[in-house]
Amino acid sequence: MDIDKAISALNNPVRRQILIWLKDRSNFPPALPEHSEVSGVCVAYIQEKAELSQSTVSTYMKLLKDAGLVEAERHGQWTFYRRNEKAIQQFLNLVGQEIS
Amino acid sequence: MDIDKAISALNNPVRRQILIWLKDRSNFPPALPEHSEVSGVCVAYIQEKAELSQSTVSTYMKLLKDAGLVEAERHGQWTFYRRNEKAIQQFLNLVGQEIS
DNA sequence: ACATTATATCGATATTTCGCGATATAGTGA
DNA sequence: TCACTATATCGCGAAATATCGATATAATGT
Repeated sequence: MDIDKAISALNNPVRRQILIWLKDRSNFPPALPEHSEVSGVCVAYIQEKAELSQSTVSTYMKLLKDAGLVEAERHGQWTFYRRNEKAIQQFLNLVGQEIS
Repeated sequence: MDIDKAISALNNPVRRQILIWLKDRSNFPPALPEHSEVSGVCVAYIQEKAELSQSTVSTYMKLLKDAGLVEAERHGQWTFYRRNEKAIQQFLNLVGQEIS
């Protein structure tokens, strides 16, 4: 866990909002039947909520992934992103230890 | 508490380090006798530890203060900065609520 | 009033980040 | 192979941030 990367990734309100949205799958349109067993949300759905360009959202998700805060799973053409709850907790613990 | 300002202020390793140093007054040279009753550390001492220019450190402290994470108290020519423990806790709670 | 000290602010330049459109990559299916 | 879809990456200009030296402000002491 690189605390610098994580804080940078969180230093943007839309990226934080994406993390919040990802807490609840029902914030997004229903998954296609063939993806019903996959956990996570595809980039296009996140883009639709964020109202930013595809390239920007893809870059955002890479930042969050490189910070460890989300995990990515590729299924065919789709990449599904989901929260990495352990890493998120670890981050909060680290920041708390550091600055408390 | 503006969470955006606070995260921005913390999005820099030296500013975080300053917050850590401020936990313990003994990280800095002893206070002058006439300041023995004042809590907080003057800019010059912080600058010495941070090894950055006076203007940079002054700007850093303003960022931390505007984020609410530290408090400033002017005594004569000196400005003494100290951690705002309540605000720091509030920040951690807010971030935790938001992203947990 | 003047010199000195501590801090804050200004102005400049350098670096980083933002967000986009265009393009590349990769998978799907006719 | 060819079109189509989903995502990733590239290259750009704009905006924000970093850091400095110079200067302004304010307090102190002679």
